[in-house]
This record gives sequence, structure tokens and C-alpha cells, in this order.
Amino acid sequence: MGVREEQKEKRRNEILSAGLDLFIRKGYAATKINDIAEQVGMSVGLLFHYFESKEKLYEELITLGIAGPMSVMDSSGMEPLEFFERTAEQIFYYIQTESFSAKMFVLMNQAFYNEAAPQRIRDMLQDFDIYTPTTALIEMGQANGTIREGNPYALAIAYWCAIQGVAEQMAQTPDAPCPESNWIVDIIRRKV
Amino acid sequence: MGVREEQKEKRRNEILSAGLDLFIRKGYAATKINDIAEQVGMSVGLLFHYFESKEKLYEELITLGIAGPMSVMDSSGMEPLEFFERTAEQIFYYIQTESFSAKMFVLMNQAFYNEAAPQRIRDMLQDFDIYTPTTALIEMGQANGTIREGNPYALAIAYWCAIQGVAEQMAQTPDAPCPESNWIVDIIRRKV
DNA sequence: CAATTCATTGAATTTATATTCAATATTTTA
DNA sequence: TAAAATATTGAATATAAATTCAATGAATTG
Repeated sequence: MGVREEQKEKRRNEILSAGLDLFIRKGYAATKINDIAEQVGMSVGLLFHYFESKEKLYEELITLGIAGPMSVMDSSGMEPLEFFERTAEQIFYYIQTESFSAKMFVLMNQAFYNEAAPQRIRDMLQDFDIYTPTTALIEMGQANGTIREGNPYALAIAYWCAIQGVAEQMAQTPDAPCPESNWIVDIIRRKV
Repeated sequence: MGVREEQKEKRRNEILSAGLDLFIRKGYAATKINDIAEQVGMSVGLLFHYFESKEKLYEELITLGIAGPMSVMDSSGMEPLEFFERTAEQIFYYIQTESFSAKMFVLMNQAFYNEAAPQRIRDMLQDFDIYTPTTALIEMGQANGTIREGNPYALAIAYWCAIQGVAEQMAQTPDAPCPESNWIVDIIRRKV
């Protein structure tokens, strides 16, 4: 890759990174193209040289997000409880070590649940329903005695909401101490 | 109160209620005055007859929020763990029975953490730091053996993030089953 | 019931923000 | 080094949303 293309790539990444940062702090609508350009230290016009529109910039972030940390979730060949332990651990590990992945995780959640995100992007995410597969896993874990009794769907909600709540908080206040993933897993773990 | 004033009060409440609903679904910036007026079924002009500005409308909601369900949190004369049990229970009770209070809880959190909320309102909320007092309570609970070991601040974060995550989810998808407050308290409870 | 006050509307205005564009500087290529 | 391509800017322009306003209808009061 020529030095110029590299430079271009680098510039785009700066924009993406500033955008990610601002989008999770303010939300899509409240983040002004102006803010992003300012944070990168470039003119607004130049930003449009790199990205066709605010929505396209956002879309590129989401696309990165889909390809990236979401792949954490692979339950093949694992005990149900083990899956939840591993997943929580992974995500909390990312939260602490790779702020990009952590922020991405938060962004995806926002895009999924916030009605203000662009419709086309919300559609892209529709397939990523985590509740259906994990509710099934919880039922299995209840059957083999490792996961506590109770409405499996409600358990899945408690688990994911807790994780996502912590991720959001950590993205917002990175200096605060990060909870341990085990504490969260205790939401669903059956007591011995 | 004359029939006219009653009518006026009622109309204002309709607006507040629609606003609350939209603000938590879309966030402050993405919620258009237009959307609110439409949801209430009135013209935009009329909305401005009742509220001076979008910001004032938002501010009034926050003021209600400060006076209202936040008062749940009173720890006087309670064992630390009991406080966390009661609080979780209360909040989850509201979530399921009083959608207004539940939404208000979510709104407050959003206003607190989202940089896009109007500055004046964020300032109003600065005093409502829940972490400092509850971290102290957690330390007490650790001392008397009812709360698990670990960084007390991190434990407080885990507890509150989980609760707030669930509240947000329930406000967004009211038909989903609500988790039990006990599951959440297990994040901080010491195993026997 | 006439006068006054309040509720309501839809259109006009203002303001904020996204997007485009023409001009200039810089880098690459031949 | 001259031509071509790309980066960059700041100033237009376009668009969307907040806010104001003049006019009309409905309720209330004396």
C-alpha cells in the first residue's frame, strides 16, 4: 500500500475513532459532524472528503462491530453455564484491555435499542438477537442443574442487561474499577 | 381548581408523559418537539403554549424525577444488605406496576450519564451521586459478613449497573418478563 | 349576550446542522 | 520539473428542527 493510501487509511481511522467515542457519549443524533471534525482536528469539509455522510460513517462503525467482538459468542461444545462464564469473562477482559472493542460493544447495543439510530442500521442488526439463543442455553443449564430456577427469558435479560450496563458504565467512566465477571454470572448460577 | 385549570393541568401532563416516553426511547436530542406534539395529538404551536421550550419541558420532567421515586433510597436503620435487597425490590416493583416511575428512573440515569443532555440539567443532578453512599454501605456489609469480598466501589458499580440495565430494558420492551430482584442482589451477596 | 380570556392552529421566522463547492495547497507521477 | 491527482479549507447552500406570531374558535364572566 502506497504511503498515501496508508495516510488516508490512518485519517479515516482517526475519524472513526473520534466518532465512536462521541457516539457512545452523546448518542447518534446529538453527535454533530462538527464535534467529530473538531476532535480529530480537521475541517468539516475534509471529513466529508473521507465519509459520504454522517450515516455512512456510523454504518461503517457498526459494520466493524458486527465483524469484531460479537464473534466472542460461540457456544459450540460448551456446557451452558460455562458459556456464560466465558462470555462474561471475555467481554470484561475487552472492557479493560481494548477500549475500542469495549466501546464497540456499547455502540452496538445503543444502535440496537435506541430508536433514534438510523433505520437502515437498525435493520442490519435485527438478526443479532442474543436473547433467543441464550434463553435456550439457560433452559439447558436449568435442566442439568447448573443454572438457577426461574423464567429462562427473564434470566437471560438479567444476565445481558447487567453485562451491558457495566460495559456502558466502563465506557463512560474508564477510570472506575471494573467489577469481576463472576459476580455477574452469579445472577444466573445455581447455588450449591 | 376551576375546570379550565384542571384541563390545562391535564394537557400538560399528557405532554410530559409523551415527552418522557420519547426521551427515553430516543434520547433528548433525537426527540423532536414535533414527535411529542404528534404523540399527544396537538399542533406544535400549542405545545409551546404549554411549555416555553424543549429544554424547559425536559427540566420539568427531571424535577419531577428528583422529587419522586429517587426517595426510595433511604438506608436509615437498615442492615446494609437489607438496604440493597429493599431497594432492588422497590425499584423492580415500580418497574412492573408504575410505568411512569420506572421510566422516570431511566430518564434520570440517561440525563446523568449522557453528555447530550442540557448542561443546566446535568448540573442539577450532580449532587445525586449514588456511588459514594452505597460504596460505604457495601464496606459495612463486608465488615459484618453479609456482602462478598472485593473492591466495594466495583461492587457498587456492578449492582447499580445491573439494576439500571434491567430498568432500561423494561422501559424499552415492557412486554418482556421482568427478572427477580433477588437474582440481582446475588451480585453482591456473600455465599453462605 | 357582549366582552374578555384562553385554547388552538398553521404558516412564517430563526437557528442549527448537514452537505456541497470552488479555490488553494500539497503530494505523486511521468 | 510540469502535469495530474489528492488533501485541505472556508465559505456557500440546503435542510431540518425550534420557536414565534397573527388569526380563529371556544369557553367563561359579568
